[in-house]
Amino acid sequence: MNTKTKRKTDPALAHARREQVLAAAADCFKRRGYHGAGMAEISRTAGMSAGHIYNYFASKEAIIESIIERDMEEMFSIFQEFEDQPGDLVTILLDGLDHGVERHTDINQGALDLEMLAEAARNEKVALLLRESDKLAREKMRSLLIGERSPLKLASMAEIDSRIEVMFAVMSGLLLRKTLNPSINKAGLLVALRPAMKTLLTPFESLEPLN
Amino acid sequence: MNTKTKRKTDPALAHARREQVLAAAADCFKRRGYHGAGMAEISRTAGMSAGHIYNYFASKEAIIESIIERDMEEMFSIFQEFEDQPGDLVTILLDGLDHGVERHTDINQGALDLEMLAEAARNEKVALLLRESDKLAREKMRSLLIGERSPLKLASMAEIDSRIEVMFAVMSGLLLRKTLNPSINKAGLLVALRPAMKTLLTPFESLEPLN
Amino acid sequence: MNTKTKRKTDPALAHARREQVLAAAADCFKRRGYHGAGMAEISRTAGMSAGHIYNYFASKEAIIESIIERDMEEMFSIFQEFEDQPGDLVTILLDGLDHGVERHTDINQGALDLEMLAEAARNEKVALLLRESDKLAREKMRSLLIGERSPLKLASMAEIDSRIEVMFAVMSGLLLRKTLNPSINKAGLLVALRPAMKTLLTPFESLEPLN
Amino acid sequence: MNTKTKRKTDPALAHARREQVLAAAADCFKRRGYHGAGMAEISRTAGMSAGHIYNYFASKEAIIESIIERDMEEMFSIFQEFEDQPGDLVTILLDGLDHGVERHTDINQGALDLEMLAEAARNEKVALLLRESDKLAREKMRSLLIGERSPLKLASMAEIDSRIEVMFAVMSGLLLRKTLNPSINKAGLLVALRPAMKTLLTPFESLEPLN
DNA sequence: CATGAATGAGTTTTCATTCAT
DNA sequence: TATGAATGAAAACTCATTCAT
Repeated sequence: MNTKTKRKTDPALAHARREQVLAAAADCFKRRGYHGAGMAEISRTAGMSAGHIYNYFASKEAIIESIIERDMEEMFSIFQEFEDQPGDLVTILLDGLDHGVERHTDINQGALDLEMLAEAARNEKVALLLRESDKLAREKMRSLLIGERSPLKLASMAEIDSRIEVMFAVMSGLLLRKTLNPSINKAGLLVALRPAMKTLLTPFESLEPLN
Repeated sequence: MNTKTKRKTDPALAHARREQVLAAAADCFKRRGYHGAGMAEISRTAGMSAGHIYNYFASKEAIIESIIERDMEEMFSIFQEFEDQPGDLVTILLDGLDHGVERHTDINQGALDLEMLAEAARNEKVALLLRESDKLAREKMRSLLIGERSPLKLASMAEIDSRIEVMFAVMSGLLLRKTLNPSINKAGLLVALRPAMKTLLTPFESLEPLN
Repeated sequence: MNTKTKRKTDPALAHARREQVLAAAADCFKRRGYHGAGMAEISRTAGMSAGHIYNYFASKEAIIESIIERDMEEMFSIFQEFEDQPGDLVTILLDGLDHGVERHTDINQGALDLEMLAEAARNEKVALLLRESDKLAREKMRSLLIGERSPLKLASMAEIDSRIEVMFAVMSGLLLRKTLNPSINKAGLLVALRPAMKTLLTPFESLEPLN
Repeated sequence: MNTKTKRKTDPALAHARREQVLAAAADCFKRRGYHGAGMAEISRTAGMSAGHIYNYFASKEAIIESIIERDMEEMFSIFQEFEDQPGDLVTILLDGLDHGVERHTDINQGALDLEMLAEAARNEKVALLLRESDKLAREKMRSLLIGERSPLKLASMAEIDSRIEVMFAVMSGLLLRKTLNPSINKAGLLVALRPAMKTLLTPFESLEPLN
């Protein structure tokens, strides 16, 4: 009746298994770190033998690379939402802060991001993937900030890029904050975060006649 | 009788040896990461045998813990300078940004900090030390911001803490920025960083009647 | 009723499948060695799944054993040709050298033979098969050399056996020569090989009054 | 009193340990083959931990390479003896046969040689070493056979090389004979081996007017 | 008959740590 | 104090073999 199932390699099963492994690995990396988590633990978490994982991933390295790629796609869809949303750009971005803070102060996700960043220092492939991802994110952001509806559309490109760097620094810095001060909370953060971001999204001149 | 001072344990020599190991280990951790750097490489860099290191440190873990403690002391002296400096607090802090950016975009130091943070996720002792260090830093900063010469002396404690969190987020976020975008430079960053920090160091109301 | 012959086990198909596997395995063993060739590669080469091979062979070991048995049969037919051929025995055998050299300097076949011999050192079953094969070959040769048309028919059995050992040593030694000196060629070899073989096929006395 | 012993790395100890490992590995390779022998077994045989072996050899491969190099040196000294010995060359070489047969029918050495040859088929480094060794052996032999005291000094180089190939084939073929027919003995072999070698060491013409 | 997903024991290799000297 | 030889418990990865379908 249904699709001629199960003859020859089933790509759906293979895909499901890959996801199973990625989820398990992400989980283990968060808890134990990339080097701390052994293939044995990952396979136990994924509910399959260690040997079998190698039918889906060439190496442990390939697993973390896949995780990064999955994260890149997630980030893309977030920027796409900003682009698609109608209305005042500053408002949209400031409203997006809630979600951004949520994402960046999630202790699990943060631990994983940190692992990937630390790994980048000694694994060139990981570094390249992360930098590529970051580059695309900056470009997305730039295209938003120089767009017609942006209050910064007249600013120089150098200034735009500087603003982006600082905005990205704040957001990614939140990852570390949650590790260094586990008691912070979203609401508290936003009190100062929103004004700071607003500053970064509007022209400076009026505020800084001296600088 | 004579100055044959080196009989039995010489505390000065012991201290020098410890420093030698710490410097070597920091160097190796920066280049190879905590797990990537082996005791063999550290001992080679320190110019002493691997076995001998264990006369000064109980374990590899103890070494990174000592490095963290050393970094804490360094951070302390920086805050002390802010406290001791006369004049307008905002100006002092904004002027300090140059040095802060330098410190946080140094790719070597950044790599080491990242290693320590990632290690914190799986090593409770490291986490505790880092959190202790961060707590002290926040307290130092808080005492600056509620002091007599601060424009924020009337703000609520919750607001002060929120500002501190965000300021710390930006600065520590710079560590990640250098990894993700190796081409950023200090001068470029300051264009947007100074206004953002200024916002975080002065009362919000006047700037944000709408929010 | 009709010729729907393929219900249940078809011995012809089974035999074809076995041959398919043996050919593929021989090919892989030549290229990668017995341990270097995995069941995965063999199954790919044979055009059937790895699991299915186990319907025809109990183990990887059983495969190499079958290959040896097949080689034994091939060797038999060669000796049979010598026996069946009319004319002077020495001439027949010396003329057979061309084919023998061809066979023993074929780099592929040589690699496979070497694999089997090396495997014999650690696998008793393989050793037994090879020795059995060799024993039969020596017997065949002996029956040729003591036959009516042989110039050695009057020699002692010990001498006959010694001659056979040395002749076999030369021929099997060629396997190694091709590995150790890939640039040798058939024509060059025969210059010295034919006289040596002739010595081994004719009475010694006249040549060696001293020994 | 004695040599300033034991300060810093002791090269004598290191050398002894290397020999220990080489002996143990050779032993294991003979019994189990290169792939059959694990580092665990080798280390047990050598009386040291598996990990420690890696202080002396970079890999299991490096061990077999060292064994080959040691064998090369042994072969050299044998040829050197031939060169240094005074008297009739043919007699010297034929007298050397006893020792050669001993060496090539030693079941242990034979197993090891076979392993190395089989490994050469899949390990380029091993193949290169063995070929280099063989090349040097052929050159040594050639220089003997074209020397003043050789009955072959007038033969063409092609013929000399052909004779060498066949002589080497016989001798190396003996390695296989012992594996295929464990009951052969030195004395029996020599009955036919000496005449065959004599043929290969003296001019052909007088013996073979027909060929 | 035929598949290939799945296993798990086995492999080589690394490395923090100990200890006799 | 100082060495580096030595250990052994991991680690990542491979592969012959099994079995549900």
